[in-house]
Amino acid sequence: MDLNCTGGLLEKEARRRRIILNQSQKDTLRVWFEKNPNPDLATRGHLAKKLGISESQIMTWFQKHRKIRKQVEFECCSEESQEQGQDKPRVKEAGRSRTHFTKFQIDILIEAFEKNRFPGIVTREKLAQETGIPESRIHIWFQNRRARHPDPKQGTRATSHPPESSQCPAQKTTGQLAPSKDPTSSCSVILPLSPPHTPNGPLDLSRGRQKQLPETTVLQPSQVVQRRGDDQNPSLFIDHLSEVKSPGEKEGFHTQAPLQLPIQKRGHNPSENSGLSVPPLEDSTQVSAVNQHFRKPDQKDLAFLQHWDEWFQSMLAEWMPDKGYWAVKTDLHPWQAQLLQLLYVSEQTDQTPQQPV
DNA sequence: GCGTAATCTAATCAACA
DNA sequence: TGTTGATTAGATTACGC
Repeated sequence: MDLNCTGGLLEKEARRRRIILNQSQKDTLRVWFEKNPNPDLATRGHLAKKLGISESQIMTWFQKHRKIRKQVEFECCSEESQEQGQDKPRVKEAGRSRTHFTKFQIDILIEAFEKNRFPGIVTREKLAQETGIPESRIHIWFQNRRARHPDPKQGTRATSHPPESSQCPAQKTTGQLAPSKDPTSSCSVILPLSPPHTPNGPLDLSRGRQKQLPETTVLQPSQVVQRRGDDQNPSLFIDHLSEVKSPGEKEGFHTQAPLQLPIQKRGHNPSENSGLSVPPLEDSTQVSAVNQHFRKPDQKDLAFLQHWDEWFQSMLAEWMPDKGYWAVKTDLHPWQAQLLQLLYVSEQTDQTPQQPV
């Protein structure tokens, strides 16, 4: 193991703790592998839920087993397979729909990337929590970013940021890529909190809304109650749910999160870019400004959100079975925590008459 | 030490502005 | 058409038994 990537002994960030599949889990995976060695996202999600591991781990398992099968076929049945057309035609199944990140999220990722091109599981999960993007998508984002933005400090990398593994991948030559456009110009939506493999929840707010609401993000059900309908007449976002059902949604499955809330760029005037006049929320102290833009949810809304919460918690349990993702309020990003509090306060207000907080 | 999950690069596909 | 998220193959690392 060579940690002397560029001269210095490198520390490394921890990997994800490896899981040990039990026999039953392996059997299930093998059965599904026999059916289809290239499962689509929905299938992987189904398996993840069934086996209690993450979708990305399911993917890893299938990748490994495709490789193993290929080796076995090469060794044992090479003649046969050559006659029958080598690679069996692979049915292209529906893949994960493209995730769109907000500038806010891209900013955070870029900032993290500049600090460390090889974040470990802890960093990735922290970023996931901060941005609301699933950890697996963050992992992919870093992979793509490394591939397309070669380290200018290559050769002196060790002095800046240690890699997570001892591989020293940055030393491998990657084709010099032309500088891309500012990635922060990406200005659409994220749907972070819906597990990629989750079945449809009570409502599906995926792609349709994304196009209509650039610069928005998605929150956990109870964290989002309302958004402004327009600047003059605030209205419940829930009121608009029916209009965002995507007609092209795939097979009872969606990749986007259920509810969305306008989110402002860090250090930017939100009215400049989104058309949604949301006050800047640089820190938790500004939540009262945000509150002014929401109306109190009524009983119907709360019942709906409760339903959402139940569904969402069950999804989280399978999405990140080993972690109470978002379960602990102290882990929330300030804007998330404040919105959660907003919902809580509304609930209290409905049950017992009380003064504003 | 072995088996294998986790992670990496590189190549490629494809969605979208 | 360029950018960039998603997927794949193949190689490597390192964890758990």
